[in-house]
Amino acid sequence: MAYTVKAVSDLAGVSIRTLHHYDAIGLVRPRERSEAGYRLYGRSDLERLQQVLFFKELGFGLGEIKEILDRPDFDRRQALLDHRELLTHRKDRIERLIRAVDRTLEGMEEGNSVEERVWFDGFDAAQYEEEARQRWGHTAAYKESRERAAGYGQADWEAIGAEQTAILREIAALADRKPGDPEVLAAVGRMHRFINERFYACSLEMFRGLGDLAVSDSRFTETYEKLRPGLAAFYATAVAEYCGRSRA
Amino acid sequence: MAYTVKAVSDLAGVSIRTLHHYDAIGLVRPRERSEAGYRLYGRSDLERLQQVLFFKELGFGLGEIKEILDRPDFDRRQALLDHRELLTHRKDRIERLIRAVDRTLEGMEEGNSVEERVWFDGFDAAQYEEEARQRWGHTAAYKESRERAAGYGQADWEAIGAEQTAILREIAALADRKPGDPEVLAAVGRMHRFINERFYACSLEMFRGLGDLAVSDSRFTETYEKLRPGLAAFYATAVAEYCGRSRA
DNA sequence: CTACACCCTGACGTTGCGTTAGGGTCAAGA
DNA sequence: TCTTGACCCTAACGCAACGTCAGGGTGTAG
Repeated sequence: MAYTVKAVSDLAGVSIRTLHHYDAIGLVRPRERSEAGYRLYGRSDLERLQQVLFFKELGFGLGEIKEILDRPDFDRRQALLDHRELLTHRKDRIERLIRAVDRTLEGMEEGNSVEERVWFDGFDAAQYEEEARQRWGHTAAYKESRERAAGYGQADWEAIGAEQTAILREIAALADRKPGDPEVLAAVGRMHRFINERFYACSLEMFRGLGDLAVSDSRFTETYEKLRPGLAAFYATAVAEYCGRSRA
Repeated sequence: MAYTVKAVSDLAGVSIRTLHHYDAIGLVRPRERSEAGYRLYGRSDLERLQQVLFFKELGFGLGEIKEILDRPDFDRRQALLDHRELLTHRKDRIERLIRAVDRTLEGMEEGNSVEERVWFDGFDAAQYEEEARQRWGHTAAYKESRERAAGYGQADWEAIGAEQTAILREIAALADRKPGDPEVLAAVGRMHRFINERFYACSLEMFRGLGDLAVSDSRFTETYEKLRPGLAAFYATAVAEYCGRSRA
């Protein structure tokens, strides 16, 4: 009727140390101790442990689990709903990462070194500088960006639209700042992270030419209106613009 | 041309403390220090930081990243391939978790308390004890388990088949052990975790009646052959068998 | 000359245990 | 009865990847 740590460990598939830990923090305590001080778990302790493992499996922290189990008035439903959202986010993120890895691997298959392809894949500075010169014609890279963007659904695009608008307004508002202004750096950083998050796990553009960065007019918003359908290409182009201007 | 910690922090979207940390462990070091000891990062440092963030984004640890970046002979392709697999596993796991949460929430919608439904959903002891008595007729629960299992594809089933066979052999081999034998406990634990992993994020059955658990014959394998198509139901039933026998 | 924003180096806190270290306990076998 | 060997205990440091003070210097704009 009473289980030792080893038995519980085998049954539940958790380490003895873990049981010690749960005991120490008061999460799962053995019903009693033997004369020699051995932990003796009863069935209700095992059930509690199982509940703990359930919530842990769902990704809750031990502190939260304690809350959930100790306070019967806790809103479990809301907690689960919140958690579902969190899991969905994680899933989306992982899916993006997988796509990023795939693209990286594809680039390697094509015979280019990781250094040449990974960092610049889809955002190759030289390439986009050319395109900037040509006033963003319907190039291959433009198409590629569109294809990448094509994976998004209606709702995605609405959210992205809102986000980008906010960022662009911010940048436009900084049009008269000096090169290297902290706020400009921060805004460009945000834009870059936005690109990364939405279109690629990572890109190096952010660091290209930013040393001499200046925003001298608000061509961003014009550009934005023109290129709205090809959002990714626009951002890449905008970055190339920055780089080109800073070097000219 | 030289960036202070704040500028880099803004650009890259990482905290200053993080930069300190990367410096301390030698992952990203500033090109130089000012007279006053200020960290001054150059462009190549920023590129390195960006590479670090790329791999970090993919979930690599800082130690691994150091390996990757410092040793040019490192097999990046293999690392990426390995990582792709890891990400896929994570994704699958999260998808299972989401389904588990959904089932839990459904159970709550139906008016049952979390305690009543969550822990026993699909593996209700009382229910399965009944079924065990009826020699596993085509009950609702049986059907429900089949439906759950229906979500698996061909390859899944093959892997599951191999796994279950191994576990069943193990249990069969322990047919003459005494109640509470550690190896029996461990084997039952494995079986339970197998159920959890494949069919539900968690279930409590594992702990039901195990106190007096004994394996007295090898009816598992018979049962196995009979019920192969309804694997989940079989496991649930087998557990109920255990419980029923131990109480009879 | 004084704010005030920015920089530095410790150094402890966090989460969830893993991992020795040093030392009792208990049932079985010689 | 003594000795294995498998278990049990507590204490305490270690790890990842930083967050978060604490205490104190720097640099520049007004």
